[in-house]
Amino acid sequence: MTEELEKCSSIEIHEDLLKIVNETMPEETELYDLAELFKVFGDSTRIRILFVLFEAEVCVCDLAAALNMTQSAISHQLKILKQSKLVKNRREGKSVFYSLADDHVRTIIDQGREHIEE
Amino acid sequence: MTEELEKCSSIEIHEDLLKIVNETMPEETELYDLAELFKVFGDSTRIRILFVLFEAEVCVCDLAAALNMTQSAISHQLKILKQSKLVKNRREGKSVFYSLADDHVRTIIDQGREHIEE
DNA sequence: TTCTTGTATAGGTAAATGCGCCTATACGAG
DNA sequence: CTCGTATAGGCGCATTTACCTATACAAGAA
Repeated sequence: MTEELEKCSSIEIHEDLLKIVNETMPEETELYDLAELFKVFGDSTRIRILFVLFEAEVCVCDLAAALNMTQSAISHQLKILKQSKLVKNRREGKSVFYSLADDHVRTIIDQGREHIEE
Repeated sequence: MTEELEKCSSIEIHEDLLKIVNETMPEETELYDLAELFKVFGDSTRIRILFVLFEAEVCVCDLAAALNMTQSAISHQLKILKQSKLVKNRREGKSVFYSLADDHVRTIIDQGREHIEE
């Protein structure tokens, strides 16, 4: 009676797995948000920006100079970093200064560095 | 005499920043590898796969069933996860079983979850 | 006000990416 | 050997993304 469908894997393991997965898997929205967050770390330009912000609070044009890129490109990436709440900013006269929003950023990048060093 | 070039930022801050950045910024290859690693986390399918592997060592077809996706799609993502050394595999008869390669994966994902929960 | 500087944004383009379809390979059963 | 199943990989399509140029906006100076 259960012989016509099962191909890969035993039935019990299969059902147990599905049960556990359904219990522990986060909501669809959280998975999506998680992926979106890590996507932000998945660009070397943004990582370079974060490394600069590890050291100091800096304005957009200094970031552009430090990374030798156009102001437009930097501004674009800062917008993405801010949307993910990884950085915050503050206006001072004509300039806008950016800094790290919290310390999760350091931890995540440090863990990443540990991993790639095997 | 210094009026024709300087626009944004004071000269001293600018030069100090460049010096610090050059000292602390990782090598180009490490930045690239870091970005590549986080790109792997930047897809909800791969994150779902990792969440399943948090619970058990499973074969490809069970992963496909658990996530309700084609075997081809799962296999493709497993290849990417393996290239980044986030998962390892083992053959048992016709099936190939995948499991987590190490515990950096959990830490990184946990930190990500903490961050998005503000 | 007008001019200048710092920053943000819009539009376009080239490159990267996820996935399904299809096929090739590996393994076990008979 | 042949046949069925499990997995991997090539290919194409649709979507996304990072960057550039050009322009708009914001804030201080004249």
